[in-house]
Amino acid sequence: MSRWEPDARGRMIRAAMDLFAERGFDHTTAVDIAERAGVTERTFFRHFADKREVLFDGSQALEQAASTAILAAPASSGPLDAALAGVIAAGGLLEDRREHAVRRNLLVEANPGLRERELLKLTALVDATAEALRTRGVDDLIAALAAHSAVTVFQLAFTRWVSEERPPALAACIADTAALLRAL
Amino acid sequence: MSRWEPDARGRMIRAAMDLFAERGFDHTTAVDIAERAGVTERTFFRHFADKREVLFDGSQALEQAASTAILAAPASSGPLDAALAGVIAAGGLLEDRREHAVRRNLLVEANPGLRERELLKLTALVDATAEALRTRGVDDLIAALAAHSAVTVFQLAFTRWVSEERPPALAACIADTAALLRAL
DNA sequence: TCCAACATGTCAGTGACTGACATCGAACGT
DNA sequence: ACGTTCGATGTCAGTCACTGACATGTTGGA
Repeated sequence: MSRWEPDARGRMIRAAMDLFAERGFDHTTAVDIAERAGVTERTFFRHFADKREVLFDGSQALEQAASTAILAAPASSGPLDAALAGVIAAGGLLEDRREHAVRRNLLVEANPGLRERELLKLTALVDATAEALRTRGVDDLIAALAAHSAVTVFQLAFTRWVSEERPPALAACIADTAALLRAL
Repeated sequence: MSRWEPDARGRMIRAAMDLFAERGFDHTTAVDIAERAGVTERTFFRHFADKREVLFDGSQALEQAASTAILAAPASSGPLDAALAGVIAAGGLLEDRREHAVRRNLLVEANPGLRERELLKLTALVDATAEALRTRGVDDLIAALAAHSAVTVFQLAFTRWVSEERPPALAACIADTAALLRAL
């Protein structure tokens, strides 16, 4: 318990996922996670605001990817197209890690508290998307509507992507779902 | 402390809203709420699953209203129209209690945890809406998309309704927002 | 070599929430 | 009137998430 192990954070995340899978989220204490990761409970809470956060480490990156993609979208794109480009870019970060996404999704779906936290993260993605649209000069309300729509598409496409046995690429799922939305 | 006071639940809700307004959610303990309501902490947690729930008592009624309205919508209505009829009906429950809605909204917006819980309630509204649409024979994915869209409209319209000084009726706000959505 | 920043450990404390058990008043049948 | 049963509540002890304050050890320069 002394040298600076370089990946304490990563170890905690893995320890948490393993323990949640073994005993379930509720029957895993923060101390359990910390111990398996070789750190103290206090250290755990220095890295993660609360026990749930350990499962949502990459969410910030999704927002970042969406934001930059939206700002980089051609000026000719309308709000919805730009927003969709954003969530497609976000999806790109998951594209080659489906196994991990599936496992993680099982854990989240199994616990109401984790689902609640996931909604918060999706809302953060909505906010980042809307903010990027506004930067492009889109009206506030339109930006909010487009952002919500795009993230909804992302959400439904993601659910299909992790549920089917041999699904198409996430980007394709998003495109399919987006097409349905436009037909509403 | 003995007779069966008929409205212990209502007293706790009011006590909680008052205390949250006075000291803020974080600086109000469950014991504080219980004491002001004249009950025990244990009784508080028998009525509400957790401290946050005390602010979301009517949410079930919204889902119920939306569901019945959707099932009662004319058969000629498309999925989106039916879903919108649902959230308009849900909004009808709030129409004549704007003051209360505004106060409550201030409390919720002031606390991340409460916002998180609100997202869960909105998702419950989405689920109820989608379920009602499916009962009408709407395809699963279409139902989900329409439900998400309608609740998004509800959400944005509600925000405007509680933010403006002398806003139109909530139903009108919803109609306005819905028009913008269709124009996307 | 000394210092400063940083990641961590230690410890004590608050408060949310739960399970088990006791009580008490009201409704009900006799 | 009386005993019973049931539902709402009180009591108590306990677990666990999370926090603040302080001490320690390690690292990378000035």
